[in-house]
Amino acid sequence: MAAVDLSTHPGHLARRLQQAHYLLWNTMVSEEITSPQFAVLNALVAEPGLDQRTVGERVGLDRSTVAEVISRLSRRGLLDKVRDPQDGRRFLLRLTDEGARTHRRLTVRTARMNRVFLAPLSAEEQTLFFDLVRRVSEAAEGLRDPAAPLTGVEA
Amino acid sequence: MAAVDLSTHPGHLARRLQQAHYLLWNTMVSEEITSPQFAVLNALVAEPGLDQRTVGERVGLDRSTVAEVISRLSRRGLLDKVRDPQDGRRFLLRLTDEGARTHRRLTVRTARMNRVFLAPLSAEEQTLFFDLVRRVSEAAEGLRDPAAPLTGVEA
DNA sequence: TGCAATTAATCAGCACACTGAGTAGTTCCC
DNA sequence: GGGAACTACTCAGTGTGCTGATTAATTGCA
Repeated sequence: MAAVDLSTHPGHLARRLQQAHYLLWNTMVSEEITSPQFAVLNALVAEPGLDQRTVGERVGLDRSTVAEVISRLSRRGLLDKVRDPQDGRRFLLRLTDEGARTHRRLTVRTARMNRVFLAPLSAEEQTLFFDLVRRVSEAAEGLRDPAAPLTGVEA
Repeated sequence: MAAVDLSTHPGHLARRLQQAHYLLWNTMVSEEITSPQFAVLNALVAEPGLDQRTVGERVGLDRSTVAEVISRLSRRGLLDKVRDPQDGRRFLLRLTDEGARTHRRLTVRTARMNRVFLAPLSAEEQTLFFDLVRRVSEAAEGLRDPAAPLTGVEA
């Protein structure tokens, strides 16, 4: 008797939005390469030679997840992992030719998919969509652990 | 040299948004019960006696995922699973008292969390946020497999 | 009646995603 | 130079989320 309307819950909507995107990605972009994998390839096109941790930072994946994604890409020969001679803890990552080719091919398709995904919105609404979603995400990320100057808030 | 700006990719933003939500949920709502688990509890508060498949439909989870979520909730004694005497394929699901109590408790907390999550937006922007996100998700879901009357579109 | 199609649930397999604990390098500072 | 603190990565464990194949029960039709 006290059930809630989940369509007024932004978190629920976020999950549904991501599901919808996953589906469209599979249909229009690739069944082999996932969206997070593409994000990693893209980060390495922008900055070849990054280490795992930094790649994760760039695309928003934690240490464990980024490790798995990278091991898959590496297994498929899309990137190379080399110990940093300067710092033996790090692995330096670099796309192979095949990896760069894959990134180029998918870039075209993702652009097409993004157009379809956002088609229900007008140009102004699309701008607004980005603005609103970005502001909400960034604010929530900012609540992480900012040395918590005001921990008494949650009372 | 042909890297893309992921912050203009709605799918990437959707993932980040969900991550941000996950984080806030863990902090402000519960470390035991996840957001999808709450969605299932909520569906059963609204309609006690649903079967697995229908619950999945209500909250947007596929058959496999809903089975796992339900088995966890059942293991923790939050819901009961009984064979439908009318149709031996189905399991009818019903919250236990403990499940109903948990749902009540979390309802208060999710409301509080939603306020914090959306705090960066004004009231009008919040309305707009829901509207835009919902329209995009629903349009993409509609692209699923609608007997595909115009399959030539993706040329 | 009796078999074919449908349907609810399960299972195996893969991928993302987070936490906490452990390992192996590096840095810093005495 | 040597130990403490820090840092990159790995590993184990849990949970969400999807697909394709299988199993079991029901339905529907010849």
